[in-house]
Amino acid sequence: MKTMKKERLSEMAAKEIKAYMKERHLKEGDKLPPVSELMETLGIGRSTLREALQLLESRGALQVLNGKGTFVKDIKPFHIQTSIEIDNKKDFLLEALEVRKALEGKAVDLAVVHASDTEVNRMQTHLNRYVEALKNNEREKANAADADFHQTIYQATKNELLKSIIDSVWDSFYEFWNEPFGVEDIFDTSYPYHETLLQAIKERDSEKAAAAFQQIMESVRSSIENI
Amino acid sequence: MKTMKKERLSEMAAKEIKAYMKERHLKEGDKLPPVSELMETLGIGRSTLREALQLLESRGALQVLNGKGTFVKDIKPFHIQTSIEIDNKKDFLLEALEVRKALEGKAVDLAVVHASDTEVNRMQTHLNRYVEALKNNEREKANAADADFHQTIYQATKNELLKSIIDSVWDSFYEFWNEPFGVEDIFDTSYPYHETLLQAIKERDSEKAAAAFQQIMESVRSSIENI
DNA sequence: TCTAGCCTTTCATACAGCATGATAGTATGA
DNA sequence: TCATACTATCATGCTGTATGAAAGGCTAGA
Repeated sequence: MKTMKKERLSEMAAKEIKAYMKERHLKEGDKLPPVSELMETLGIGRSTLREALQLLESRGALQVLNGKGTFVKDIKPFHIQTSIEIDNKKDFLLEALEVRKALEGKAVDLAVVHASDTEVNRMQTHLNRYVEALKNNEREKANAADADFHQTIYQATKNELLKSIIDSVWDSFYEFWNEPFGVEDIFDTSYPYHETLLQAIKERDSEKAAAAFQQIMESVRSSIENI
Repeated sequence: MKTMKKERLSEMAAKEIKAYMKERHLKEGDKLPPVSELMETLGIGRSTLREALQLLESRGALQVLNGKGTFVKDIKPFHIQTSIEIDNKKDFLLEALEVRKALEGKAVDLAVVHASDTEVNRMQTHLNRYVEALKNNEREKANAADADFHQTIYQATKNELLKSIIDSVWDSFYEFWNEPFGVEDIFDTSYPYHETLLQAIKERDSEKAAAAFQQIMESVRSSIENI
């Protein structure tokens, strides 16, 4: 005899809901039926259903908003939860920097190999936006463009796990980094290497890319040191 | 006025429970008070409490067993969830391998610099256990010793964030890897490089260490390819 | 003396009903 | 015209009740 059912009802319901989403090809932002309805169609009680929904929410697959409804958020294969407690900001940032070096260095390496032409073009676009914003002294825009630039690189690795981990390390990194530097500094110390990096990716030159990336990280390091 | 409470009650409760665990220095395997009791001490309803517990469970911090109680499982700051079934095991393992190369490569690099004498000795001990187990054809013991060996290296980096990320990547890696190879293969292809790696750490030779580590990863790669 | 069967205790699991609160759209009235 | 009040829709949260799983203890029959 096979192992009998032992799984919790809420987990079964979660799978059911996921199957439902897949079946109806629900995309990000789409709305799920209200709880009362799901309750009936799945034939389970409300608290059980809520547990199932919460399970999916904690995995980042759903987002449930009070008074509005339940919405599809994400269908990524990985979800990373962090609960990092830090006592020393600077130490944490330095630790995180080492991790970023490893992870993003690998990403650059993979991007050199796997980036498609479209992706390279997209990087160029973001980099142009970046330099434009720096020239106009628009800090917010510059940061956004920079993030997009890096995102595109990580996308180009074609490695979902790597990308997910980098994303969450970024999140915790920037949570504790209130960018202590002025635009001019970035323009001088960091921007030129971005340009070199992109060039290297275009030329599929992994050594050049690695060197440029190390320079970027070095400028971040000195920013941290000067906190 | 400050931002009023917007957080969900269940999340607040989850934090409260976590604080409770920390406060009482609960270790892995310890038992939490039963729901009925927690319900009262936290002053919340049962369904809310259940949601809080489930939240912690989905993070891997707790394990709740029907008819027995709620138990502390783990207090890791970094947790990777693989949301659905991975459709292609091999692809996932290859992706994870790239991440491991980046992360653990960095760890080896840091360990060469920061490992204390005690840590180096500990590595040696674990490695001895490892080879012993291999000789006696004891698969289980060999794996445990191997894990301990690597753990000690990551410990020696003195980088908590790096260590916790590596830990969770390991967890998801081994969840999908049912080690398809025999002990003899390991003895030939993988073990010698472990010895070289340790030598390199002892000699504080980062290049040699990096090379040995790459060899180990290479042997893992070919194991994966042959699945 | 041993042990299978039954009870009890301790817990989690699940359901149903009810009250509250958030959000958004719509109607009302000065 | 525009703010205010009403209302529908949905999630949030609490409680009473009952079901079910695990473990330990008790008792009767071999």
